[in-house]
Amino acid sequence: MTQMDAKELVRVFPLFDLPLAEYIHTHGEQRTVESGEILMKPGQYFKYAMLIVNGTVKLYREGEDGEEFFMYFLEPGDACALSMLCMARSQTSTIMAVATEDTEVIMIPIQHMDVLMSTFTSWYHFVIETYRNRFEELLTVIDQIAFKNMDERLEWYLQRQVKASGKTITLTHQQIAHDINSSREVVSRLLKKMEKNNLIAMERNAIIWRGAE
Amino acid sequence: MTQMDAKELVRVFPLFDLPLAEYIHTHGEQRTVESGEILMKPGQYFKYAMLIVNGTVKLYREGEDGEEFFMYFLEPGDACALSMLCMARSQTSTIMAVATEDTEVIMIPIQHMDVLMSTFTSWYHFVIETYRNRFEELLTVIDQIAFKNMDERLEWYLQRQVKASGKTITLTHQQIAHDINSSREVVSRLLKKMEKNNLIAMERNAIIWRGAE
DNA sequence: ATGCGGTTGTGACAATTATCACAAACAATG
DNA sequence: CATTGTTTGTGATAATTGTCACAACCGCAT
Repeated sequence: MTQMDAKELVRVFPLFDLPLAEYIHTHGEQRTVESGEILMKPGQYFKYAMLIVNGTVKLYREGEDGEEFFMYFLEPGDACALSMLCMARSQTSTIMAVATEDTEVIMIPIQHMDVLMSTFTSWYHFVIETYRNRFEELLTVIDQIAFKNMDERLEWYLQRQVKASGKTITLTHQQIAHDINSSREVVSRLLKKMEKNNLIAMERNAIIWRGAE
Repeated sequence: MTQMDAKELVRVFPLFDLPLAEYIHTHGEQRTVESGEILMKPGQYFKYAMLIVNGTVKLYREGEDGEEFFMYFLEPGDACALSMLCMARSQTSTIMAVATEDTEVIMIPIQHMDVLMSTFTSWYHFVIETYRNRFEELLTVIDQIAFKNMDERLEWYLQRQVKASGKTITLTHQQIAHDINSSREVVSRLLKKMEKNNLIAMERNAIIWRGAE
């Protein structure tokens, strides 16, 4: 995709007004990230706020012993709340962000943050909205791992995949197990059950979601 | 405690400047909440942003079947990020907030939010900082329940109690089990182990933390 | 076709946590 | 001091999840 102009930005980010979009257009750097590429990984300083224009980014939490746990997707119109958080303190992150398809992002260098904040109330609203959404999403994640068993958690995980990338989920059982911090065998068995209940159909390297949503 | 003046407010909320403190002093309503009182419960609309001046507030997440899961404490100088989130949408909350000791709060009615935001950059910084802190805290909560076993989670839970209210933790095993979404017997057994390792001493209705922090 | 690497299926077993049942210890009260 | 309600201790057992071992299967390259 070619560089977006201000009008297109407003279409993707409805909370932006035109002056803000103009500012971001001139000072932000649009970049293409290939599927599989890592946008953010632990131990990295983060010098940009990141806006997703196109594509999908998967966000993981990293455990001390290298475990990973899938938190949520970023989609067009979203911003990486984490990138803003880390920036605020110029901290190293304990988060991994990976593009799951070819993805267009706009990167806004730290030094523009204060200007944006004090100049554009629309930017401020956007940031608040971003935090609010991510916060709520984290709460639902906590609900799941605190209150639910693996079968329900797996189902919820698949639903989110479907919402983000459609009814055909091209992941191996191993990858899924990894994402929900379980083991391949457990996932295989639970998927078998779901297949019996006609919730999904299984193929090699893929799962097809049957049913609503 | 008697109503705080602007200067005292700045002492408790270091990010405030004097004009902001004045504004909050005149438009906010200071209130005393007794230990055990519920500040926020599911299914309630929230008409105020809440600032903690004194005391401690415990925040729980509510599960669908009435389970509860302790998330974090709010302490003097903190604001309830949730109260702001819910307000933004005037949504009903799925959160419980309970005072664990006599607590002083300042309640700022919704209608002042926009004014505060557009008038005081210090308020804006405070809100961002509040979100950032709570966000990070939620991430560590996720780490615990995603990656750790009960023994480690219990230890972490106790450490947080200690940090919030001192080395003597006056809770029953039942209450602790409730907070970490486990069962009383499990907690009792794990506490026994910790006692053997001299990490804690046990009394009726209380646990005394031995060791750093 | 053969072999190889990665994926999936499955049984047996281990570890962790939850549940049940019941006893003992303790505090408060009359 | 006897009773009552709450708290804590503990064994037995169940349920859930994780681990190990190994077979079957699929696609691909040689």
